[in-house]
Amino acid sequence: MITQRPKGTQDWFGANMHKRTVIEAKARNLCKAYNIKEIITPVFEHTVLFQRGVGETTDVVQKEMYTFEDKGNRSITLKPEGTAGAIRAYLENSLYAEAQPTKLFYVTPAFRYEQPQSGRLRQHHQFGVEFVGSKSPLAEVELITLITTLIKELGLSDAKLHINSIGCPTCRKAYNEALQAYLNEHKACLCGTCLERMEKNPLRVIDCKNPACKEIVKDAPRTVEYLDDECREHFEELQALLTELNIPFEVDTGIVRGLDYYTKTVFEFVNKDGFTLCGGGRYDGLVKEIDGKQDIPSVGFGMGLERIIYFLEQEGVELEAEPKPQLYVGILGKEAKAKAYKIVTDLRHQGIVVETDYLDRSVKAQMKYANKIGALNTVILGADEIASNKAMIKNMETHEQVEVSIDEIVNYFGK
RNA sequence: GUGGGUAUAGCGCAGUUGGUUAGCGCGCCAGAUUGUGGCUCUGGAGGCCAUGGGUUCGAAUCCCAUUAUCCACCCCA
Repeated sequence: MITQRPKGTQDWFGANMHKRTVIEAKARNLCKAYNIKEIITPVFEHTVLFQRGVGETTDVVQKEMYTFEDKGNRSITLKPEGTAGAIRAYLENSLYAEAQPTKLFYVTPAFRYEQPQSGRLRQHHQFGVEFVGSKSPLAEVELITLITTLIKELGLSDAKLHINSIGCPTCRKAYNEALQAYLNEHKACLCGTCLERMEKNPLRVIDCKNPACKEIVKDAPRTVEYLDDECREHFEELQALLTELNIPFEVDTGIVRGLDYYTKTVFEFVNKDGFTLCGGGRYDGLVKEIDGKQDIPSVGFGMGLERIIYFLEQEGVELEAEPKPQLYVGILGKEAKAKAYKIVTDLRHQGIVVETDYLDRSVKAQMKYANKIGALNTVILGADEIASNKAMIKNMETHEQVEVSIDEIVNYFGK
């Protein structure tokens, strides 16, 4: 038990760790080009931030949060998503006082208590971007472009972009009334959760996967039919921009998303098997919800790293391999040990990736080890080599050996 | 929270209708002219058969429970 990790968690090491490193590197690199700055916020926040931000009626808040009381009797929650914390930090640190808009990205763990399955864990990791301070659909377009590019750079097959608009609180009110009226007529066929949702957050009923509910929902009114002028224009402009930029998309009026802060645009990237790689949307009301004063429009998305890795594996995509050690320095004999190790250190400090022996193994065992770790070259340093300042560097692939003066090993690697 | 599968060596798996010292492949360690890897050969280490009960002369094998894990649903990344 003591050697067993908690349910729904994962240890990162080896090949998997490397994949994550590559994915993160590509994401960071892209953000650099888009002038999006990194932000790291705490892993835990005051519970109320998520209750208010993510929304009391959401599944995430109602049943999936890791909430506990700390020794100072504060209610603390491990972040279930990245947006609320980033916006809290934006406000607390007065980032709105700097040049606007503010574009932030993060790579963060997120915690949700749910049943683990493939591509879903209790602690997962998200790469996300928050674009704060623009109400223009160009902000959506920028995020969508970034995601599309990242997916391509990772070598994943194209994911389909699904977009929808769920309107603002004003149009939502009209919509909710219409939806409730419709649902009331079909109350008898709805599942228990939907009957509950109907009262508190009717929009969520649209998302229900229960076959009976789905049948009802099929003919239910859609948010897009109830958008006010501003929201409709926004949605139309977004579609026009995407079209002009040749970014394929599909309007899917069934996307409503499970977090309460979304307004207007919501979007998902779905792969060919129907799995969501990444999702996000606009949240024009969140800043005000948290701050109480300022009203700052924003858009964001989150992308699950585990999920990306899962899809890479599903599609058999190989990311660039981890670099192999350039040189294995075999050490032979006690007298040579310190001097050889000094040479290893000097080479490392000159930028050569070097591995050596720490187990006093035989030359044969050392060569075997060098082969196993994929070292490109080997050199054995014993008393003779140290004394004569001459050693043989062996290319492990061609088996060729070249005599090199020890002082000049670094030159052998063109440094 | 609901439903299904699985649990035997580090990893991947066999294990006959219950029968004696539980096997195979890979990996690991060592040796095959003692200072040179890969291929081959030889040898070696490593298992309380998930845990706890039960049935039986006898259980990895049958039954029950527990735990873990995987998959699906819900929801999300």
